[in-house]
Amino acid sequence: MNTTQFSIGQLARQVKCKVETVHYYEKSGLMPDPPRTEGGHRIYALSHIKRLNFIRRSRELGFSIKQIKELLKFIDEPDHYCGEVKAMAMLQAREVQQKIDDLNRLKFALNEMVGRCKGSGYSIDDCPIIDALYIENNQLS
Amino acid sequence: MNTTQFSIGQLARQVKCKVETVHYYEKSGLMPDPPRTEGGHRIYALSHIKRLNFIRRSRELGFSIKQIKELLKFIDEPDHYCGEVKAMAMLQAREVQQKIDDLNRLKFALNEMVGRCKGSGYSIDDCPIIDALYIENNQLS
DNA sequence: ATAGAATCTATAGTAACTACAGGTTCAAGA
DNA sequence: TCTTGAACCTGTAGTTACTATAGATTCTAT
Repeated sequence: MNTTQFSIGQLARQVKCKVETVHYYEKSGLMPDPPRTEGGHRIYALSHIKRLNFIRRSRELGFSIKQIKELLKFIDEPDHYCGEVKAMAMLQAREVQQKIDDLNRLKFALNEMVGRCKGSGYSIDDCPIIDALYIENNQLS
Repeated sequence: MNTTQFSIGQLARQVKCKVETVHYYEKSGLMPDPPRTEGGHRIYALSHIKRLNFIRRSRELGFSIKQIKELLKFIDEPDHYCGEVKAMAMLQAREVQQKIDDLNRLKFALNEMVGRCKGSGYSIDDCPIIDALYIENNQLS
């Protein structure tokens, strides 16, 4: 067994994703058409593991397939600059911060509700959970 | 024009989502079958705006339709025993905390990468964001 | 040589929308 | 009142990023 060559199953196990997901990434153009065995089975190298890992990590960070294509372009056609990548990451970070803020408000509301729970129901107009997520930027009163 | 009644279009505009999304939420059981006009047009009240807003905000926070159904149970069926409501709210709060923790880690990763990036003027070969995602997690044997 | 695990292609299903088609209703202006 | 045209109706199809299944073929270990 050659340690520098991998089947699609070994590749998937390394990166902890499904074989079908690799197929999907190939169809989507994120992963290349790899060399094949006589019988048609895909053969991968270490570079493919790195690339797939990059794709998975980027997905976890909230980048879309389309955005990852952009990022991979930076690698595949390195005629770009670091600043473009930085801008994408900063945008992503701001969105993540927004989500954290929202969740903290929700957490507070849930905890408050637990504290206030005395067995009686809440009406919709008086629900602390609803209120926590209700943005007052609508122009009606 | 009565300010306490809204068409589906007005409702959607208030909450900044599509009319079709409201239809979808109705089919999914998140939004109720509202009263209708003679001709069959839906009529909404302020409580519907609050409810739809809650759904949208929750979706943005990463809750699934199924989870939002659970959250809405707090409002729709307030006749639970105190302990039951408390348990549900606490479970949700724990899940929320988990999400906050996850997002904080993502934020840290993104910010660290952004901080290490020198910005424009540097070629992609020096970009730490690309490097971080490409190399990280690769101590495989 | 052969059993059975892994792989192949292709298609269908999922979640959570979004868009479109073809018809009906509503509201505002003439 | 009558007439447009915007908004609404139902229903179906398309989208994203997978995930699952089917039926056939290939690889590997005994």
